[in-house]
Amino acid sequence: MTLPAVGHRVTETATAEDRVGTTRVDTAAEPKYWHLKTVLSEALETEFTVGEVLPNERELAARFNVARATLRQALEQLELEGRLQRRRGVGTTVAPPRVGVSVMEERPAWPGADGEAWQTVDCADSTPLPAVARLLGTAAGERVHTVRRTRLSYGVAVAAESLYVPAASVPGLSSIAASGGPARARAVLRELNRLELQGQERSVELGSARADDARQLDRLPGAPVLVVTSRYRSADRTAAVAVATYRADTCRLTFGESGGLVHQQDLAAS
Amino acid sequence: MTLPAVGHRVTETATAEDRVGTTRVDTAAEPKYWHLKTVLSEALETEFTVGEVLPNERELAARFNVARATLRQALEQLELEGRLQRRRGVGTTVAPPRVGVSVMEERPAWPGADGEAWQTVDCADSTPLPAVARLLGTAAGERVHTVRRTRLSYGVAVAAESLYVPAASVPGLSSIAASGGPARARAVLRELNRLELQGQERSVELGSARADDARQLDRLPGAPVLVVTSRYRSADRTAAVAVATYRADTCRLTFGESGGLVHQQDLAAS
DNA sequence: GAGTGGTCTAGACCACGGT
DNA sequence: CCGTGGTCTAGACCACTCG
Repeated sequence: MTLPAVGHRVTETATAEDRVGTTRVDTAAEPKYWHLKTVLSEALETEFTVGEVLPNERELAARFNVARATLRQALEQLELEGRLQRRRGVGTTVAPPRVGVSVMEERPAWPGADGEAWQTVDCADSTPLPAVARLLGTAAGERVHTVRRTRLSYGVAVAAESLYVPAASVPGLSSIAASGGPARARAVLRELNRLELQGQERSVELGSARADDARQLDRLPGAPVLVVTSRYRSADRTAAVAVATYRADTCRLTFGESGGLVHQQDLAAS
Repeated sequence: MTLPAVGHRVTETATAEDRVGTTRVDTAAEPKYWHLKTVLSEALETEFTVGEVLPNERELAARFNVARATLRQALEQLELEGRLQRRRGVGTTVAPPRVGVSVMEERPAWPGADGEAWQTVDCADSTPLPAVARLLGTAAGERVHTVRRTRLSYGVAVAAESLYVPAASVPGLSSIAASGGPARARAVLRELNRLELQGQERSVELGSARADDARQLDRLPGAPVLVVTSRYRSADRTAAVAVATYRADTCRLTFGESGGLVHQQDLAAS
């Protein structure tokens, strides 16, 4: 089960290829890819450091005597768990531990309140999806202000958000300054912060990145994301709804006092 | 882009196969499986009802003129988004909307407090994983009480949890009643509830089900789960840590006042 | 036993990142 | 340009469920 080093070449200049080992994964009732994942997982902890690049897929597959598709199934799972990072044209690297991002502060607050973490991209009018319109209480097909924002963590984008604000929520908005750009986005947020915030509710679920979100997150379309839906209440109405998609591979969402909680990847153990 | 019905047989007794259509998915810059997913997604909303069983994979693949593996890639994504449910030996069915499960009540509370939703399975001594031990502040290798619980929603298991309680947190526990079963589990929870709860922190991340959790959730090992890690503080120490894995396909985790929030599957739109 | 989804293979070509 | 991961094919066999 452990990873015996390859017999030849055990000098101090052992390459990444050497350290992966060549343990066969036959003779197992469990699927090959599952066993393979376990073996690789242990190798990652023992023999590799964060950021290090693994041998390429064709080579790994040959080394473990499996088809490339089978190997990829194992890599996919490890990537889903945030242990690996794969980039086309570059290679597969060992991922750093997931970053904890706080998604629920002590006190409820309007988006854009403390100008923290989130970076406004732009603002446009759009007809929200029916599900969002239902939450907002607007008529189907009614256009609402839609502010796009990006959340950065240590310089990299970890989340993309669409904030939907019905015109009724921001009556003070000067319709003259309605150029579709970042200026209008700031105006909408400013008006929103004037309102009294009654409360907010959040939910988290698994989803896959839409094409535009994927681009913003530097991922391929369909990449797994954690979808955080927030509903902001004011004057007994829903004043705004935010749908934020967080990169599931790199993010750990924290609630309550954000503290150093367990990393999922440290919980590996079959 | 829409789904033209098959030319032949448009009687009122159209079968499921008919309603899937035969729209070709070539002539596309985007990947076939992505386009396929979109087409199927629309068909699910338009032509199918919850619980209905789809044509089998070989037939769908033939109908869309793609390899079965390609079709499966599309189905996989739809399942990840909670739109489909696949069971070996049975078939692929249209999944009901995700159920909202509350994972953070208004006021912090000890596990087992209101005997709600969670069902105690058993209790044993175990040496928690290093990451958990670090959170607990116990020595590596130290054995702690480990209560296994299951969360039911409408009769089906939606989450499996391991609650780790160091012996120091429950000094009043009579070591005589230390039979490894449910009785001890209840005793541990009872003692825990005697303590003053100072606060709790939670985090959510994506993971894949370990073999035992998968069994408890009626899923295959490796199935996507939302891992909720909770830390309970008392007397300026970490009194307990809970690691709960929720079925990502069927669950929507709610925070704050649990309300009818948006369903991710209603947010589909590329 | 028949039918389903799950696993696996051995190829091929494509899209992208860096050189 | 080359090497990488991403997509796709056309098969095969296995594990499971159910009648």
